[in-house]
Amino acid sequence: MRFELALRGPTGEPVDLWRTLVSHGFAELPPMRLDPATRSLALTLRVPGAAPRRVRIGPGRPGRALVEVLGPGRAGPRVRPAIEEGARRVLGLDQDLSGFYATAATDPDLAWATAGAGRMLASPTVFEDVVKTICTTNCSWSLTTTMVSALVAALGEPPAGSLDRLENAFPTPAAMAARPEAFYRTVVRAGYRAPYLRAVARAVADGAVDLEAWAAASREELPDEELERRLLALPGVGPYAAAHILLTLGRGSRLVLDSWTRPTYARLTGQRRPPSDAAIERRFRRYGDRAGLAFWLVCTRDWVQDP
DNA sequence: CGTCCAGGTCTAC
DNA sequence: GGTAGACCTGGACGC
Repeated sequence: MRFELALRGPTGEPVDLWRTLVSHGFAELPPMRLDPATRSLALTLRVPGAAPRRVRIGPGRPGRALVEVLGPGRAGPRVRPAIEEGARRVLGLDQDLSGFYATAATDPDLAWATAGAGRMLASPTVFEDVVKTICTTNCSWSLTTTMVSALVAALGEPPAGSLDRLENAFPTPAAMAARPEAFYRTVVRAGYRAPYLRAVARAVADGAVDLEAWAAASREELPDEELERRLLALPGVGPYAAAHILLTLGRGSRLVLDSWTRPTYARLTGQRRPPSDAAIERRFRRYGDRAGLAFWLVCTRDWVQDP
């Protein structure tokens, strides 16, 4: 089964597919896999009442993304809506960036972004983004890959027709909550993060926190400040992690200030002294509740050649 | 071998 | 409310 999605936002804004796929590093973490040659992304989406399916999202006809369901067997009637909803969420197609683009167009450092940048690749679930983000804290990217790969391979659910455990659908909160802390230390290699991962999984599995409802809520129902407060209440989630998760939720108000963005931004500004966090906040304040998005785009501009 | 540090966070002052 | 110190892991690097 295959179908196309219009690469347009709610007000007709253009969406740059490739820049969305490589908007941050998670496209390289299992079960996602990036294929630069075809500028496409493979991922695994769950289908209610059926096995997960492996899916590829890549370029379609001009202005469209092609979504292909891989693997054997015909895709039944349950599949198409689940896949379409998942693909739209992963690409952030329902986010309205028109207000952000209006400001960006007046900023020489960000006018380029109005061509379709600004959507952060999201995981199929908020839970997956939270777990992966915790796995990026205070460690090398290679260790992040180790931890996420182990989770997916050991606890994930295989998609139809795949024997590659790194293609497993990301583990459910229940699957993760069922494992003891020792599993997270010895198998996942999560170290001191082990109790955090288990506690987050447990809270979600128990229904104590409803991460997916946070993604569905509008900014009016659930303002960024309140959402940030709730994220910070999760074990293992601090200012960096909360800002990153907010970005993946299309809530770009908070700046992701970490050991990568700080020196990157300092290099781009070319100042003798690296700018303070407060100075960075000031420079992006004009973007209001998209300040964090603007900062991230400035830092990652050269990840893709400008069109 | 030891030290440092990666897309930090938590606890205890 | 602000700030040390501790914290798993595993590469990179210096000795």
